[in-house]
Amino acid sequence: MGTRQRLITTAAELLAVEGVGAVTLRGIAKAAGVSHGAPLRHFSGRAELLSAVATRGYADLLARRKTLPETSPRERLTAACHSYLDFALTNPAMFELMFRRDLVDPDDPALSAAASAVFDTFAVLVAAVPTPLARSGADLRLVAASLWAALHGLAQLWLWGGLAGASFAPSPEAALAVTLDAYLDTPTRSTRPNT
Amino acid sequence: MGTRQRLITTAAELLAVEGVGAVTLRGIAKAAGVSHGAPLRHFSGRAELLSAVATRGYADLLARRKTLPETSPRERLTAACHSYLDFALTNPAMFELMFRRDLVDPDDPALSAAASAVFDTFAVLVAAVPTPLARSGADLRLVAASLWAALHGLAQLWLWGGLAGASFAPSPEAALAVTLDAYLDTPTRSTRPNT
DNA sequence: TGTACATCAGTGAACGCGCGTTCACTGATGTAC
DNA sequence: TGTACATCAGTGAACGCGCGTTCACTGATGTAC
Repeated sequence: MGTRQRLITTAAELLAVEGVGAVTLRGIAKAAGVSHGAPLRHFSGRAELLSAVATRGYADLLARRKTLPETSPRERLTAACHSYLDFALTNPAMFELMFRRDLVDPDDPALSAAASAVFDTFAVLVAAVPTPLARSGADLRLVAASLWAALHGLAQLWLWGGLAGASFAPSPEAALAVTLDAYLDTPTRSTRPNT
Repeated sequence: MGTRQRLITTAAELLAVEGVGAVTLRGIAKAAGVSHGAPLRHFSGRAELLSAVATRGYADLLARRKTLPETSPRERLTAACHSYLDFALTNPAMFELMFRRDLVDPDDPALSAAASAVFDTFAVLVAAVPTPLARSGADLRLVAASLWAALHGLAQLWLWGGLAGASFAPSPEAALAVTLDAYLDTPTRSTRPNT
């Protein structure tokens, strides 16, 4: 594996272990066993390296879409929603980096493309499900954006630690179930009274 | 006004103008017209000062709840949701700071209390509305957490710039309308076909 | 009223740190003839 | 096959920067007697 790829991989590992604050050019170089000037042979600077790392994050997230169950559109969408939340919860630092415009080059074409691909495939999944919103004639892309935002907020707030209050400690899955009920509200509701 | 309060106010202004990256102890001190060591007479360090700033942010957000229309519970909740999104969109840097655990002392009691108060009052507003989820027996605090997350995600993704894709540029209000429809779905739907 | 003292907000020089980046260099590899 | 040269990844010392924090200090204010 070339140094460039190894730097990206090492950065992703360092990110997972030490958090967003640890992914500095020097830190990554050290973790990759290379002098601290070496990364600049492959990246124009920190933003470009971190953009490549974030791009890999979006690619990993997108890859999960390939493993969705080949059942009903509804089940595929539900699985994708769980997958999004699960990705954020198991890769918190990567998830944070992916949405930190100050650490990444927002104009990086590969990064933009990877992020768009994630949203686009999600929109396709949403469009295939006859949700109440869709039946009422709402713009399907708006529904997709709205549901994505709901998932995203769930992940963000959970990682932030804010969903759990005093004497109120829901699991993220419980909150997700309610969110899915709000959007998918169909005959087979999953909500149960006061659980 | 004492120096302590002036530092908090100045920091909030600096935050609004220059962004999260600019609120350093030295930067705040300079903006307040005071030597860069002076803030340490009033705060144990950067985290404590920024916690005080974020606490004020939550207080400002909470203050908006006092101005909700005295009409139906449903209209009050809708107004609160718009208010949350509007707060985030008009105070993006403050909004970011309020959810940046790395910049703030997560154990600051005043900060925690202010954040909890925001959620608690929101939960009360949600509990007063007979949403479909509530009628189906879902835990009301979970519904509140879920709806809050949806709003939060909308604000985050909009500020991030991700809701608008190529050839798809929804307004945040349009996305919020869809979100509210998902949760409040009642006789008076506001969704219109393909607008 | 006056004197001696304590308190404390604010000053400004200094310290140490890690950062991104620069730069002259080394040494291995590839290429032209 | 051999020689001369060009390319370029990687090195390591160095630079300049802004940061949080420390520290001895000044000077104003309040307090005890």
